[in-house]
Amino acid sequence: MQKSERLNQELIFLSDKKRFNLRDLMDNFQISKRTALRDIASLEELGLALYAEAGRAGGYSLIQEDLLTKIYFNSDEVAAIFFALKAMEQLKETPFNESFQMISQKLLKNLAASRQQQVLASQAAVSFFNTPAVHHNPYLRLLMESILHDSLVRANFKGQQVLLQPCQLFFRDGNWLFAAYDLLGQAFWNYRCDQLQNCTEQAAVPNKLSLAELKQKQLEFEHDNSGQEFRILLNHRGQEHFLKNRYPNMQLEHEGEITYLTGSYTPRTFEYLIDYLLTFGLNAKIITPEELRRSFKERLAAILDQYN
Amino acid sequence: MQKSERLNQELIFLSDKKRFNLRDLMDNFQISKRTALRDIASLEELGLALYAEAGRAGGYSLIQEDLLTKIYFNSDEVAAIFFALKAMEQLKETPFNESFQMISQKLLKNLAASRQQQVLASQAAVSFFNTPAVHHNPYLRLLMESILHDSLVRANFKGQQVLLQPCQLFFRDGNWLFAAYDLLGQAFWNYRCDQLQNCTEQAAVPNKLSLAELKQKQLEFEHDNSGQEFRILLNHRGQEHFLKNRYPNMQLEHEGEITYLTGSYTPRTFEYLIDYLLTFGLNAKIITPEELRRSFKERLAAILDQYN
DNA sequence: GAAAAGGTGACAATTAACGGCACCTTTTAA
DNA sequence: TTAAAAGGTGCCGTTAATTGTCACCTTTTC
Repeated sequence: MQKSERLNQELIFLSDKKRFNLRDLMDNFQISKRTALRDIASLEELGLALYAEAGRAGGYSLIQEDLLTKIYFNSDEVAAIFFALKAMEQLKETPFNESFQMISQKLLKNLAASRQQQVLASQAAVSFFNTPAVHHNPYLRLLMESILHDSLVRANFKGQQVLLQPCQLFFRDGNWLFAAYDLLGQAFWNYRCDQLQNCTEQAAVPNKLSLAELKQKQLEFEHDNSGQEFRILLNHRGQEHFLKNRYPNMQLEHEGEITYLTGSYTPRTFEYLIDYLLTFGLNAKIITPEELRRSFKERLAAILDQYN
Repeated sequence: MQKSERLNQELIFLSDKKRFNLRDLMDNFQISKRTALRDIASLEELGLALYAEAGRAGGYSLIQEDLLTKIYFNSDEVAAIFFALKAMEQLKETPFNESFQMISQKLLKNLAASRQQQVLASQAAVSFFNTPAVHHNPYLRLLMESILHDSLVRANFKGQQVLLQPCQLFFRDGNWLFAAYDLLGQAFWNYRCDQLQNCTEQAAVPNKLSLAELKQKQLEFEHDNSGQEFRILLNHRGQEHFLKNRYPNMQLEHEGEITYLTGSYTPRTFEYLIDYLLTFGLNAKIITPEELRRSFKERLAAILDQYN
């Protein structure tokens, strides 16, 4: 077997192993120790990340379990990937901060020179003036891993000690948020990631919720009608505005030609709601409740008051 | 270069071409005709589908014009790609509408079963409540290609016939926009993609701008101070709001502890500016000009008036 | 029918690949 | 403390793959 083919076979051979040593290669491929070592060097040059340990209990381990197969992308798909990666780079802060540039580089290296030009050209042609996260979010990765491991995080949130069981991470309006149940405060809530401090992952505790219970809490939270219901009249542009700047726990309700925005608020979300309604300008009119109408009018008056 | 590496390079080199001949390989890789033929045989053995034509106008053609890439991604990078692809799917409408799902599928198929689980889990954990484009944008692809080909598009824009030379496509506030110079109206502007009708690509015309001229026009447009300058006082939350909802052609100016938002507007952008300022709520106060102050106050009064 | 493209076979020259060996470093178990 | 077991390096002769050249073939097109 020639070297190039053997290397491919070795990749497959190794892909399902976490650990191996020279003997494995020597026996499986009928090669000398010297060649096995040379092959390992070649594989590393191909990008395989290996960690070697010397000593009696030594051996090799795959640092990353890698994606090893060939993938066929047509030119449209290549363009699409680069488009996506560029969009992600604009976002600046994601759980995968460092990865996007590396991916772009690896992919770009594997393109023909002329196609590289195409990619760079289309990167220049399209751009995202999107909402980059303003605050620093050092815990995005930790939070995501906590969700995946179904573990807990202990942190300070607005000065309060919380023990959170997070279940979803999401991006909205330039902020990273996560939905979590607080085992200390016994409440489900959406937390802003940038308002966490001293965040650490923590092993499970006895009173941790099961996944089903957690989803149940989230459902209760999202369909919480214990708050005050509201009803807001939208014109056509108002509907459009809502669709472009959608908030959870609000729905459009159509009654013939007329459209209402409905939902409910709690004291905790009251201020947010007023800020949000301001962005509708003339395209929304609060119908009920009176409390919301009054506060909204007061807010408008306060803004006007700045100029008197 | 060794054969095995050369074959990989040749794959990359050929992936871009629909047709090629032996000369191309010989020249590009500095090999003899005999070796080029042997390489082609090797590539076919690797699975590349080629069709050969003898005779004076002969050559080779790729039967499947796919890009053959073999890339090693670590688990972080795989997760990052899926993250990016999911974000793009949320966006619903991009120049690459159909591609993202296909890419996800192809990649997913190439992962070990255990890793597929991980990917699906992290897809469930993270999500983008982002601003999907509301309007249908059938011309995104055409516009992007027009930019890349440096060609023109003829279309109807708000009932007006325009002949546009577009130079950049971008996404902002749930809308796809593109920057273009109108050869009929002789003006540079940002156009909303969803407001185009009967859009067709068109070959160049004599009075088309050079790329440099186009960039110049864009620069003039962006730094257009012919409009009315404004000056708006921002508190801390106002600054944050600006950074999260940034508009082009506006800057923050710091004077000691005090921060102003400055820029300029034209009659065409006046209404947009007022809508935008509304979103600042109490966190912004217009200093100058008086015209803007008055109109803003009138807008507030009009909203208040809905309730009387 | 000549030119230009792809294609084959043979052979000598080159060079990459290989195994073997001596010897080094690190770790660990006796 | 020492020996064994693991990875690691340098050197060298042998072997086998790779390459270029050359002569000659087939097909297509001008």
